[in-house]
Amino acid sequence: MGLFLSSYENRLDTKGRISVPAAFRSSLNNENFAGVVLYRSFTHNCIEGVSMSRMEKIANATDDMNMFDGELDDLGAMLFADARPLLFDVTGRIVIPNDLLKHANIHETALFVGRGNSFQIWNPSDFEMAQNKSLERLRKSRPNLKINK
Amino acid sequence: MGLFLSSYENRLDTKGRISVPAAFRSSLNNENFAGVVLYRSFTHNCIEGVSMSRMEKIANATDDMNMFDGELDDLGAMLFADARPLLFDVTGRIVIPNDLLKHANIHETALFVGRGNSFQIWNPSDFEMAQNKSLERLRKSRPNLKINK
DNA sequence: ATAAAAACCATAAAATACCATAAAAAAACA
DNA sequence: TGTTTTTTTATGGTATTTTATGGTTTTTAT
Repeated sequence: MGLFLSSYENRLDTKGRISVPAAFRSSLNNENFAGVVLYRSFTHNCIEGVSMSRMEKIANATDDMNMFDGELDDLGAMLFADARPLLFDVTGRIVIPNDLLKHANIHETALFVGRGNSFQIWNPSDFEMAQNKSLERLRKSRPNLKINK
Repeated sequence: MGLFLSSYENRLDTKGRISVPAAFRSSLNNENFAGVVLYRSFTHNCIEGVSMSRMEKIANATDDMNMFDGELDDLGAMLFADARPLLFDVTGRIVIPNDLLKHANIHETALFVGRGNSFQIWNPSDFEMAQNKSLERLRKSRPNLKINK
């Protein structure tokens, strides 16, 4: 499964259509579902995007765990209930539902932001502000990510 | 995975294309992606280069974690949003995006500098200055690198 | 019948593939 | 070891394809 990398700013047209960046589409396209799954971010005012196969993985991961685990139950309730499967049109566009647009404060343009195994859709200026805050926090905490093992 | 060693100075053409040194290409080529991932260095005015498989490792490291971990969230935000996957053309060239060139102050020529598991791309004269400063600091601090474990 | 959604058609700009060549490096050979 | 031949690499220019975006028509649901 290809990663979602880099950022792309695209326009919404009068009918609410927007192109999903071609670089992201290839990571999303899957034999049984030519599209993307979107849901409202739990932590930011933006939209989260994943492939259908990743949703299936999440479903399996929550499945393996304790059936009576209340936390996971909450997570499932939020995630799956909120998730919207959206098909591409022939040119690779989707129509983002209005409540998602509202949650992310998106109007004329939207920024698709790579996040590795997922991506986000932001109001471009909101994203810039959030990025600056992230950078500030990182400069203070100096995180230590161990990549090998 | 082969290491990135030595330095090579190459020219940019009018369209922004530049050859990735052949010695580096063999370390980058990967079964699903014949290219390189570039992003702006967090600490210097240069460009960082890594293989796609290294990015995948980082993605998996961030993936296992808690969905609500703030620090990892910040790190992912910075890294994946800025990372540019760039495919080689048949002769092993890439087109470096303009914002990256600007960040590294690169114009006609660029210096590819090996860094072991990654490499950097510099404005040649900027690199020389940075090297001199590094050397000065090393002479003062005399750090101790532990190689085994 | 009317509104909403989906399918279809068109196009400029940007990205990428293709072709060609000189310089440099490596290999073969005397 | 020095010389010739072959291969690889870096670099330049042109042609083709892809992408994002806009508009129109057809279908579906109410």
